[in-house]
Amino acid sequence: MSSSLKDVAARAGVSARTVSNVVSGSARVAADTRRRVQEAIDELGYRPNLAARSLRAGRTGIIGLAIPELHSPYFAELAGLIVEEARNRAWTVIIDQTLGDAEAERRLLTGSGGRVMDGLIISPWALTAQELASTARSLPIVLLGERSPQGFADRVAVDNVSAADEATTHLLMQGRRRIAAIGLQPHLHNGTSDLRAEGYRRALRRAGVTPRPEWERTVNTLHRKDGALAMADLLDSGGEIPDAVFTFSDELALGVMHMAHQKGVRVPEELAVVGFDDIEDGRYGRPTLTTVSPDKRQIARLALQCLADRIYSPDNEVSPSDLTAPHRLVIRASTAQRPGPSGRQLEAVPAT
Amino acid sequence: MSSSLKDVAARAGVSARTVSNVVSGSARVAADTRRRVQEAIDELGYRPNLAARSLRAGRTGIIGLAIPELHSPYFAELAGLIVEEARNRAWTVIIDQTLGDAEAERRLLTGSGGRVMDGLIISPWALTAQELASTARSLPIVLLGERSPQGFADRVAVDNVSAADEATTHLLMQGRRRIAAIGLQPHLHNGTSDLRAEGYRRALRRAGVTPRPEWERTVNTLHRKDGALAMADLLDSGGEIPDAVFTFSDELALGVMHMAHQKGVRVPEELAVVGFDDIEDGRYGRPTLTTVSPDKRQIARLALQCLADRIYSPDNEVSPSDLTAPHRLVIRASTAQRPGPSGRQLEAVPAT
DNA sequence: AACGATGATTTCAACGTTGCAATAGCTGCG
DNA sequence: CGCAGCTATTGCAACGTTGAAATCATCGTT
Repeated sequence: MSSSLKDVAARAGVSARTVSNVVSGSARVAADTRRRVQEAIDELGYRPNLAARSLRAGRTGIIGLAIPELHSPYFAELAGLIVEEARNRAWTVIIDQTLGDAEAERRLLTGSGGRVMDGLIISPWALTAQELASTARSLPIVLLGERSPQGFADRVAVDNVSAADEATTHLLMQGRRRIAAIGLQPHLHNGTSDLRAEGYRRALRRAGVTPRPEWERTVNTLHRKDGALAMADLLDSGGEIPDAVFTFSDELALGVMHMAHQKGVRVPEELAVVGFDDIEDGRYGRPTLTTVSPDKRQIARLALQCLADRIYSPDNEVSPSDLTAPHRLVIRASTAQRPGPSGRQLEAVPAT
Repeated sequence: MSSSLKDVAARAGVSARTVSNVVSGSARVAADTRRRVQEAIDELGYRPNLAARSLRAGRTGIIGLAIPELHSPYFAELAGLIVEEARNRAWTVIIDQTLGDAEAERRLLTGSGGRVMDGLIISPWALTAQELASTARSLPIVLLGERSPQGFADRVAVDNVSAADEATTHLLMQGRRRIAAIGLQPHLHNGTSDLRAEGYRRALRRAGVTPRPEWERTVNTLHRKDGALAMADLLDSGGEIPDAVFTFSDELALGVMHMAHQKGVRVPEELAVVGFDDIEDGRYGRPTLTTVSPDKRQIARLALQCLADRIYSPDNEVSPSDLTAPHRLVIRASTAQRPGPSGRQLEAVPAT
């Protein structure tokens, strides 16, 4: 059915090894021979057998990408970029959806997956860094957005504390003082939301504003619906109403804006909103959404670079790197300057 | 580093072949031997090398799934089910996102992917069935939702014409007469939207309602935004305003409902809406969305069954099957009976 | 006791590729 | 002419697994 090196070799009148050299391009081959071999390859439609190659090389050229949710815009976008960058390295990506299920995350490492993947990029929800690292001693792993797992595995993330600080400070500089935070997730093990909450409080304190626990809202997931629910809850609570919200994801922010609209609260006039992730939907929302934009392409690049280092020089003793991808605050309509008393706008102290 | 059959064999004091028999469970092995071997396997943490197995068997145990968009809820949900069903067959799924790019679709078939995958499930946007089938003579392919590709490849889809007919008839039976259709996509090659439009017109004609071309709206993609735009356009066109809309996807429907709300049109009182796909968001929308619900699990099962048949009995001459997955109309709040004059409600003739 | 039948286990080879070492062909220099 | 120093090419072996066939052990039957 499909042809092998031997078939091509026979047709071109050379040895199989020479064909291999032409295909891999590594060794020197005379121009004339190369041409003849190439013709034979084209005529027979030869494609290297990856199984054989893997068997020989001990590598499969396949890496895994485990994300909690395929249908989350942030992860979908990131997955697309990782696939794209992987193609540049001639790697194939197997995408796996864990749905935050500890069992699914564990199975990825212990199951036969471990034999088919050269490495794994995982955004853990249910498992701690420790458990991940110990489960898969032999498999190179890169963690996405996991809280400092000192010494367990490589890690790529944005500086969540600073990013949250900048977002909050931006709101402060617009003259907002009653700033709520929506998106805490104390039940997850990856600690991302803790870091964002920390940055949020830091910015408030520096500006002389005392954080109010009742304005820090916990959510179950980061979806629109949770944002809408949290916002409704804030508005209906009967207490003082915030004039700004920092949400820990764009999806939450879109839910918040939707609910604000429902309840007749105008954004940004009465309520400024900042999101996190810079997803497509936010760019076209109404109003367009101010957000913390992690450099997703850079995240993808760094993660693959880490993986490549581990795979090609399996020096177990190299200490894990902890890489920080850049981010920037993208200011759009949802935090436009409000026309109120302008005297207080400059009081907020910018983040360092 | 990792142990092989030979290592296990040495430890258990048997031949490599016997270990292989224990692992595969195929041949008869004495209970005592099996126990000893199993112990050795556990102690060494042996895992079969898939590359070697593939090389020997000529199969990889990996199938491809090519969908246009990972971030579309319908495809994400379907992908999840396919992965789940594939696990039952001990298959691994590689998910690839084509973004409706002809080049990406073609590369999947001609590139090295063809060597690593045992089969491919693809939902084509850019390529025609002909081109797909001819590009990949040797690779078993199952098409999802492609218009009758008589004799080119296996195909799994719902009966789009009937489904659209039922959805439209449902609206007619609620007394609606001014029914628009949103979601035509004449630029795509898969013909799905043509079939739905056909069912829509068929239902109208049977009820004695003449289809109006100006109420058949073309969209660029099936996203919320396109639905919202199309709806705004309908409302602002200055002509008569529809009292119902049949949209070709739930996402479009959600966009339509959003825009209706914006413009002060009440759903379902002034405008009934039916979607297609039965995605999660629609079940929790406001109001909850009446929709055509394709049996996604059945689609996944059928697609995998087709693939299995082709892979395990590569009898090229077996004619391609054209399977229809069941669907049902799920009636929710977006098409609730309106309190208007009730005399006309029964005029509509139900679909056969 | 010899023999066939059955079951358990082993041996051998092959899948397609590439690292390594060896060989063949050529050029230029002493 | 002979030989070192190249380049281009080849042969061999091995990666880990499994199909096919061979061997060995055991038991029941004649």
